[in-house]
Amino acid sequence: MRSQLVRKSEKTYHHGDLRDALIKAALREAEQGGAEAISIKALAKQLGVSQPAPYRHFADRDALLTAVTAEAFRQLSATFRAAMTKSSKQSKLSLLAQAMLDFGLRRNGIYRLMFASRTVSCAAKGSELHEATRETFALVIEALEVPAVGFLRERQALKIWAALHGVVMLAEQGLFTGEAAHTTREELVEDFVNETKAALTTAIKDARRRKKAGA
Amino acid sequence: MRSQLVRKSEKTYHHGDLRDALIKAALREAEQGGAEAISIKALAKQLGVSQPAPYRHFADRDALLTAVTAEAFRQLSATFRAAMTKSSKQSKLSLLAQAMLDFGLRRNGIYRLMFASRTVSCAAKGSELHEATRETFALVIEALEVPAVGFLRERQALKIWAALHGVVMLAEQGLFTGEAAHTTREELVEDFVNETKAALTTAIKDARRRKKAGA
DNA sequence: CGGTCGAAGTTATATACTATTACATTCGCG
DNA sequence: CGCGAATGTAATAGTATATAACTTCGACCG
Repeated sequence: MRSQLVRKSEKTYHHGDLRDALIKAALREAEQGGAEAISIKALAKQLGVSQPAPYRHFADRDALLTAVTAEAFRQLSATFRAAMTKSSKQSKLSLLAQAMLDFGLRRNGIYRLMFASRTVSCAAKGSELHEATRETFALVIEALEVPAVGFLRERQALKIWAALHGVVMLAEQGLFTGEAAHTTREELVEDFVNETKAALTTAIKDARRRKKAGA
Repeated sequence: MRSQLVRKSEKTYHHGDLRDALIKAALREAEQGGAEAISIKALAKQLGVSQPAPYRHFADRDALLTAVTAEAFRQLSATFRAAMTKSSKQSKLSLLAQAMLDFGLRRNGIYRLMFASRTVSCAAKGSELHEATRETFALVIEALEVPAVGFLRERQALKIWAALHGVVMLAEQGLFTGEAAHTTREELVEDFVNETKAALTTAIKDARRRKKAGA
C-alpha cells in the first residue's frame, strides 16, 4: 500500500527515481520545520528504501540540503515569473515584491532553509545552487523594467532584494505583531518598492541630462 | 591544567557557575559555525563537567540556544550604545547602521543564530529573549533622533531595521562579490540611512504643517 | 545469448548527540 | 548539626549520520 504511492512499481529492488524523490520529500518536510526537519533516515523510511540508500545519491546531509535549496530557488523564480506575467495594473516590481513576501510567509520553513546562508555562500561558481540563485536575482533586475543603465540597475536590484528579505525575516519573527502592529508588512514592502521606483526615475533623468550635456 | 582555565577552583564537585559558563562557551562555538556548532556534549567536556550536567540548567538544547540568543542581543545592544555615544560627525543612525553591518559580518555565526527566527518568534512576551530584542529595537528608534511623532517613528525604525538586516544577510551570502561587486555593502547601508533621514524630515515637516493648519 | 561490470540498494555496524533515570555530593539555612 | 534543595555523576535508552561489505539488477559487449 505504501510503496504504491511512493515507488513507481510494486516491488522493484531499484527505486528508479530516488534522487528526485528525496529532494521533493525533503522539500515537503522543510515546509514546516525548516532545514532541521530534514532527516535522511526519516526520508528513507517514507520512500520505502533502506536508511543508507540516500547516500548513493548524496555524499552527506549537506549535499541533500544544497540540492533542496537549489530546487527551492527555482520554485521561487517560477513564482516570480508567474506573478510578473499576470496582467495587472500594478508594476512588475510591485508584483514581484508581493510574491516574495507571500512566498516567504506561506512557505516559511523553506524560505529559512534557502537563506540559511551557510549553504548558499558555500556554493561554487558553476554549481546548480549558484545558477539557481543567479537566475532568481536576474528576475529582480528584470522587474525593475529599466533599460541598461550601467551598474545602477544592479545596485537598485540589490537594494530592493535586501529590503524585501529583511521585511520577510522580521515578519517571520512576529515583529509586526508587537509595538508596530499598525504598520503592515504590505505597507512596508510597498514603501520600499516606491522608493526604488523613485530612485530609478531620477537616476535615469540624471543619465539623460548628462548625456545631453556631453553631446 | 584544563580545569584551571575552566573551573573556578581546582577540583570542586560543583562548578559554581556552570549556567553562565555554558552560555559563554556556546557563544564562542557559535561564533564560527552558528547554532549547529553548539553541542551540549562538547560544551560539557570543554568545561570539565559530565555530559548531562548542563541539563540541570537548561531543559533542553533549545533552552540553551534561547539563552545564548538573548545574550547575543544584549551584546548587540551594547555595541549599538557604544557606537552611538562615540563622538563623531556622523549621525547616530549612521553609526548604528555601520555597527550593525560590522556585527553581522564579523560575528556572522552568532548573527545567524540570533535571527534563526524559530527561536526568536517563539519567545514569550515577558521572556528574557523577548526583552533583549525589545531593547535592541528601542535603540534603533533612539538612533532616529526624532521626538515622538506618533507611530511614524516605529515605522521608520522597522524599515531601516529590515533593510539593514537584509543587507547583512545578502553580504553573508557573498552577493556583493558576484555581479554587483562595484556596489559595496557600506554604500548600500548609507543609502538606506539617507532615505530614512529624508523620509523622517519630510514627515516632520508635514506634521508641523498640519498642526499649523489645524491651529 | 550469456557473462560481467557498474549503479543502486541492503544489512550490519561504528560513532555522535540528546535526553532521562537513579544515585552521589555539596551548599546553605534553620 | 543536620536536612533538604541544588548541582553533579554514572548508566543507559533512543535517534541520527555515516561507512563497510555484501546483493541485486540492468545494460552493454563480445
